[in-house]
Amino acid sequence: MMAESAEHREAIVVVGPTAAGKTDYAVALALSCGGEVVSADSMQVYVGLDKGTAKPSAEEMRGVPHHMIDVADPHEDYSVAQFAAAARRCIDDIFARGKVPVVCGGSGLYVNALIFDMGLGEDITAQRRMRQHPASTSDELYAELVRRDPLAAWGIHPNNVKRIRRALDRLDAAPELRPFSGSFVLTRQFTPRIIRLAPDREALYRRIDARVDAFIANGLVGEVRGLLADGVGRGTTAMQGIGYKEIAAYLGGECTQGEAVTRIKYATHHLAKRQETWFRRYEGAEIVRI
RNA sequence: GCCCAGAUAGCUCAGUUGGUAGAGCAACGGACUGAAAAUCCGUGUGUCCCUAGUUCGAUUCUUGGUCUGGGCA
Repeated sequence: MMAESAEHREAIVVVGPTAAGKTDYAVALALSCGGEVVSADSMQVYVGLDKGTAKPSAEEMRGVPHHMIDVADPHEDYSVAQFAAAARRCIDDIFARGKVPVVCGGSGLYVNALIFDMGLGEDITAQRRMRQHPASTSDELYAELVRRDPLAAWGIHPNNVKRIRRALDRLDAAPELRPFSGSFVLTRQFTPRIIRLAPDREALYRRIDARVDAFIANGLVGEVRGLLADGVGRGTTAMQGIGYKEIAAYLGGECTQGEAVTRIKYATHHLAKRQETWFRRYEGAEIVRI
């Protein structure tokens, strides 16, 4: 039992903004320490989202086993709870094999769900989440949340209708789950050694722009066309991914390809900024400037 | 060469009946607890083309330039 305490189970956690080079960095680390990569990326989980997510190829993996990639059907919305449950099983298996888990993540919430025990529970909700709150104004929705879960309302801006609805849906689906407070408990599964890649902002944007152009040159438009033809709706989480929603709009005749490409670049800049904001909060992280 | 129009934020533009200016996009900062590549909050960063006038005061009006469009030759 002692052997299972977190102190004896260290996992490396590589975080940073998109296009910073996390994949290469994590693979190199894994090769040097006998590790296996656990992706913490909300879009690489989907089968078929390859070109627009910079999903690592077999060559890029360099023989290192990768987990939590291609584990979800893009027709169905995945969730952080499903991710956390499955990823933790992967991490346990890696430890059982005597290897080191190298978590490699760009999705802040997904990383949080591993390094904190958030009390998410197993599986769940995608199908229970759907209750409608018909014809309510955002003010009415917010008032309802304040009444039913003041603590949750405390942390949600009244304009953030999507979050308000989600909080209400969660109350409807599983009111007994997880009190809001007390969920930032460091995980007992392992001790994280966090490495944060911190690229120069301007250089990062240049790299992002070049990478977006490369996505297009490598056939992103065709990939999106194929997904749409397969019945992956534009409202799905997968099709909300950067590069996917913009190309879908282009294919729908709503803008030119050039406009779509520009929007993808800007959206990716914004994403990188948000990721940096999120990961800057990880105190004690080893910062690698690149 | 002549005639028109324009010149204001990184970009596209609005505006000031004369009191040194504001939108969208970009950029920057932040939040984030079961959709998170989502969603939301906040910040204006400026020789108002130059010049000489009129004026207490000019980005605004007037003179003369420069540049950029468009038209006529």
